[in-house]
Amino acid sequence: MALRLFNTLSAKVEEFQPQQDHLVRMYSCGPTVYDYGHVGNFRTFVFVDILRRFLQQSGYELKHVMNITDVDDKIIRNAAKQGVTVGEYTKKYEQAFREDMQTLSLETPELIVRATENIPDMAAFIAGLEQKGYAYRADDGSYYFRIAKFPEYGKLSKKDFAGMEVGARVDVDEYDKDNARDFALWKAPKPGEAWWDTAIGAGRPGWHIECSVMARKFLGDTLDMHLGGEDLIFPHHENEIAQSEALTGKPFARFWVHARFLLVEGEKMSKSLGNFYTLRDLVLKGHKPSSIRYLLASVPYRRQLNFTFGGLKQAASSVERLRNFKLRLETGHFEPGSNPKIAALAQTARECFTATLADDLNTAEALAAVFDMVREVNAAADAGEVRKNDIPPLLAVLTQFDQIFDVLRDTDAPKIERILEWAQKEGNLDGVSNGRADVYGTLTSKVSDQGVEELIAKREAARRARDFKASDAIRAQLAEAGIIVEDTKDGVRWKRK
RNA sequence: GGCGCGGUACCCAAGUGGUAAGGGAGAGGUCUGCAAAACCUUUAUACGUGGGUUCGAUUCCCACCCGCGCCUCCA
Repeated sequence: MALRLFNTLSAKVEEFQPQQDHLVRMYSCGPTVYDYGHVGNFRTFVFVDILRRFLQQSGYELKHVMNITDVDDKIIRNAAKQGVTVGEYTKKYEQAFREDMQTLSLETPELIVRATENIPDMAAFIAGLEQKGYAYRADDGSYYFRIAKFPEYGKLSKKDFAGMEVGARVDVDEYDKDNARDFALWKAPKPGEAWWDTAIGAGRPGWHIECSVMARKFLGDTLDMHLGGEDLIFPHHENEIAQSEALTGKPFARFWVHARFLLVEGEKMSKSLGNFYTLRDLVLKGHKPSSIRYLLASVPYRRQLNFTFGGLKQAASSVERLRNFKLRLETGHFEPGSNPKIAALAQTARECFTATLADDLNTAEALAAVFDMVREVNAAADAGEVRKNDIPPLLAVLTQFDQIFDVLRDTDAPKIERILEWAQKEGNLDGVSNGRADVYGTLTSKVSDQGVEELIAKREAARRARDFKASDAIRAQLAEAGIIVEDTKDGVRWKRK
């Protein structure tokens, strides 16, 4: 089924087809590594991840490039404040970002590229623009893009700059720009700032040039899709289009897809409102990475997602329900044979799941398709209508689901542990809420699977002897270690909290 | 001010010109030694407010109210 996506450029939902058979060349704007990533950042990255995974599930091969912006005003300022070089400063946050990607089970793009490692290419790109008259050099050695020469400027963000008069609104400190809207391609060095010596002179790149240059270098003149958060539409992506199309004369990207901003507790996330959370903050408050990923993925990317702590708890319950269902299929006892009714349920779920995702990545409806199956199969299993041969197709649906959502495999514990270690090292445990105790409880238990099995065997013996006092004591002991014991009609099963 | 998006039950959140998915939570029940898990039943005379179009609107149009985004580097 063909994927339909909302293309910001056309402002319509369009059917996506790559230029070349089954290869998708995509570029997504990665982080500026000046601090730890926050939930808002990750809403966008989770969207990109879901899209990546669905494309792959649909049979496409990906060549996905993501940039790391490792030089900009904020980085230069913060590095200077700490008295370290830009490289030293960004290394730490790039590493942190990569760890955060793992925490959220985000797939690694085929290529991650750093701005600072492609400076000569940027200089050459700017020189090319200057040659064609799209760029000019200011007195101080900075380069600007001449917007007046690119009539299509504004086509992505739907802004009309036609009435803008050249020089009309130039600020006094921007005297060397021809037009106030002209944006910097290259910034001349300032005292104490990082700079590079290049063919077009000394300085550092402007914000937009890195993406135009690296996208072209690694993916070619025309991308299949270019992704990012909605705030990047203007000016970032608009400027990328101007730079790239001015130079190559070809469309820069066929699809522009943007994720909507989220709200936190119903309000815009901001430090002043006190609702600003990094991924690490949330984990330290006792929320599992799988809950966070689920919540971020469960609302379609073009909807304003209201990220709340209540929602996080709900997400945890939803994930738990799915994991329980999987456990039931894997550990339950079913009579031999097969039931066509169950096969039909699996088939319907499979088809709906794909169809809803293909419809502009409607993750909410895709989840509904899976939950419909869960409910109906659970009911059928209770009625003894599920047979052994029905299990593989049902598990196949869950596999298909998890290829996209990736929350069924329980990998939370080691991730939480890593963040706790980091927090202890950084002395960041102050202000961590009660959730911490739970997290610690789970992690410090460290009971081996074998140890659990032994205790459960002991408990079973006690239960058979109808010594419920003893068996309940063992269950409580396990619970303290973060192990949940469940007595099903098919026998005992256990899981880690 | 300009442009754009949204307001659906206790919470999160789909969707449709013909009378409302899914998840969570709550209540009652089944199962269980007890729990847990699971299942069943139940919880929106109605989709921000007021008009209009229509045989019929939550779904289309207009106005208003509220929230959100972009309009100089915030995903």
